[in-house]
Amino acid sequence: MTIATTPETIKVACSSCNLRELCMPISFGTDDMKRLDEVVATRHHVKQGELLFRDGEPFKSLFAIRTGFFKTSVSTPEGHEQVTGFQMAGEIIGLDGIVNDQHSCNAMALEDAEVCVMPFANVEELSREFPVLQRHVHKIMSREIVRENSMMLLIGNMRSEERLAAFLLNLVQRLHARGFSQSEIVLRMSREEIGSYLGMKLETVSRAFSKFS
Amino acid sequence: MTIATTPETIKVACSSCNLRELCMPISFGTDDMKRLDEVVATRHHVKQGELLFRDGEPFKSLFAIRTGFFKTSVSTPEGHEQVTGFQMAGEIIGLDGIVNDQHSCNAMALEDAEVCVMPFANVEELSREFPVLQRHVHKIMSREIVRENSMMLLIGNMRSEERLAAFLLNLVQRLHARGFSQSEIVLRMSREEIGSYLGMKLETVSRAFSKFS
DNA sequence: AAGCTGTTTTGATACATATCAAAAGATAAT
DNA sequence: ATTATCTTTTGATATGTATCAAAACAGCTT
Repeated sequence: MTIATTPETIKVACSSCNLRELCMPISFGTDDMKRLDEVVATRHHVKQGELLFRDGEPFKSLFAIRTGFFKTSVSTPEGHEQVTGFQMAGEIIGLDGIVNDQHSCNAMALEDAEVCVMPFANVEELSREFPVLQRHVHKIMSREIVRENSMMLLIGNMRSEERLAAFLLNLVQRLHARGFSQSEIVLRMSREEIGSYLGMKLETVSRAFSKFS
Repeated sequence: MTIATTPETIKVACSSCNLRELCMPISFGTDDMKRLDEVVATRHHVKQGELLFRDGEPFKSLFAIRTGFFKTSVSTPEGHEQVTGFQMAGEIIGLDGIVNDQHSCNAMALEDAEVCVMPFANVEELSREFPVLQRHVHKIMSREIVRENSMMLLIGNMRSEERLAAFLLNLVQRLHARGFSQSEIVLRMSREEIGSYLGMKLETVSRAFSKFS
């Protein structure tokens, strides 16, 4: 038996998603689990180089990354870009949009990607019903706050090589948690994007890489 | 008629707090308002230089600042401090503690201060009951994420004088929203703390100040 | 008021990273 | 294959900020 699907609007189940452990690490009974599937309305494909959302756009949904790799970034009025994060499978993006009902950064796919669209109204409604989901949402937001704290420490206090080392270490850990090799990693982002994330110029990133080998 | 109070454990009402507009800007009916008072269990005094909470401590409550001025900071293993924020009346601190049930930064009073203790269990329980409170909690967390995004932009892309200017501007705006003078502000933090926040050394902060006048 | 202690300012110099420039490598198109 | 385009590496130099040091200043204590 095969199931007919339309790729862009397929209704899929968290309960059978192999990323559940990362994305929604919640222990549910089977009944609860079915209700939980309601957080995800649809799935959405994003091609490499395309924006999932952009700064200023109305905020409607959070997105859970199923496959692919994203960067989020903000810009100065003069056009300088600051990458604020790199996100991979199982991670949630869009939290920045909640406070003003509009996104405050851009999210670009660094490779062909697929995301689960979670209308925030659904998230809030189900959070009221399931304390365990409520708690999970709070933790995801708190985790992002703590991550950004440590980024401030990184950019503000460390020298270029330390920043790159810390960045690579973090990347390896996250990739490893997803079953990728620990010894060899493929970087989806350019030297310039890494530099923007770490507060340094692309040449400095390149030099730091050279020193490591 | 006077009401007897013990300063450290006084039970007080958000509904009659003059900071409500900043801290809990929620429109309620009078019945809801009474229930909402339940988020705040007690008030707590913190003397200048004392820690409200420290890195590693178990997380139980969020704190709403009623009076006084705080700094939050994280540290490297080697002992380098990075100030992650300065907080004033009406602002909420402690959100970092949610993800691991323990605080991940230190919060120090830069002047004698008073905070409203909001046990997080209360916050979550009432959030389930009052969508408007739930929404508010989400916005507070999202606002912190957005603020830290812009701090990354600041530290990663701007030069020292621009950083200080942006910092002072932000401070003036927040103080003005609280009814303080726009033309003259008293800085509660040292050059070193400002420098730590902005990713620069105290001498550089001092030089930037000199250039402004 | 004098002395002590900690903070801020200012100066001289060192150093890390940015900037400018060009070569070397990739990737895609004709 | 060959050319064109973009990214990365490497080099030479410039610059902003850190570092080291000392003086000026402010707040306390006696």
